[in-house]
Amino acid sequence: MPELPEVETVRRGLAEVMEGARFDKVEAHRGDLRWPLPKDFAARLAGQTVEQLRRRAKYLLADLSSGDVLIMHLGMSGSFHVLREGATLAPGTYYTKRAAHSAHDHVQFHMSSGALISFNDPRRFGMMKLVPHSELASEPLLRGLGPEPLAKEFDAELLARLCKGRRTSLKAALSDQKIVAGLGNIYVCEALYQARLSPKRCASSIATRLGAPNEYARALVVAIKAVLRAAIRAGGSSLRNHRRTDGALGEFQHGFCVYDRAGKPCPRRDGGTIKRIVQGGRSTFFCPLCQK
DNA sequence: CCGCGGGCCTGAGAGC
DNA sequence: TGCTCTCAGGCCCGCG
Repeated sequence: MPELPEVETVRRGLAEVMEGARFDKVEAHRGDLRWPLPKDFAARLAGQTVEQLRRRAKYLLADLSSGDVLIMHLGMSGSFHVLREGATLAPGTYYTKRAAHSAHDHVQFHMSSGALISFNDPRRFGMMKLVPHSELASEPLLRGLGPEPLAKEFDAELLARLCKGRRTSLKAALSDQKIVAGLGNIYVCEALYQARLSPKRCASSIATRLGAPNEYARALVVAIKAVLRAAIRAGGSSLRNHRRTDGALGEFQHGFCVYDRAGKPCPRRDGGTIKRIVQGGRSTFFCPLCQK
């Protein structure tokens, strides 16, 4: 379940070995990811230098010296693993230049930094795509994404405006990448808990509060930023597939207040019990007592 | 334009 | 032990 904090954690790990490095060799063991890789995928990458590795929403964007941008998405089960040259594999063995790929390692980058980067994705909901930089602004995958929640411009006024007139639930609205980019099921649940807002509340209702304009929206913005920052600091949440690029687990799953905690007492010790409901076919976790 | 639900895909875990 | 079933939730697309 890679959401913004997991993707950001991966970005930081990959940037160390990709930025300023060249693709010496690219192997596509399986091209049928969410969408098929282009036929010339490996050839278009080979010899190119990665100038910068950025993140937009849950997408990783590698700016290449050729003028192309490599767009990558982890889908549901994707992860990147980095092996550095000289790294110890098993007792007595070392990674030199060619390490056999393991199950579901669909794409491998051999970088001039000496790193072998493997993209592993059992469910193949992930994707990779090459787009000329000049076409990035009109790229359908990125066009229409909402603001970055950690950007300064993401404030109560903006969130209130984006939710205005929305007849859907607050849970669905925050999960909508067109309203805020990068949140998923886990962090929407956690942020709503921190803001003491019910996931069932109508999205349009956060814009106004009698006598205190945008107070709900303000609390929500504060909560979203705080939860995301804490999760990034913890290296993301490891439930099934998320790993840092060095293979270590994230730690934020230990910090969940509501996610996957149905039946457990509310951490606020208000006597409430965390409840699980289904919204839009997805699980929502919240405390009915303190989230109104 | 908006909101909802189906589909893609595999592994983990539950239940018999 | 081993089979079958359900569920996980990223995103796109089509329908009303």
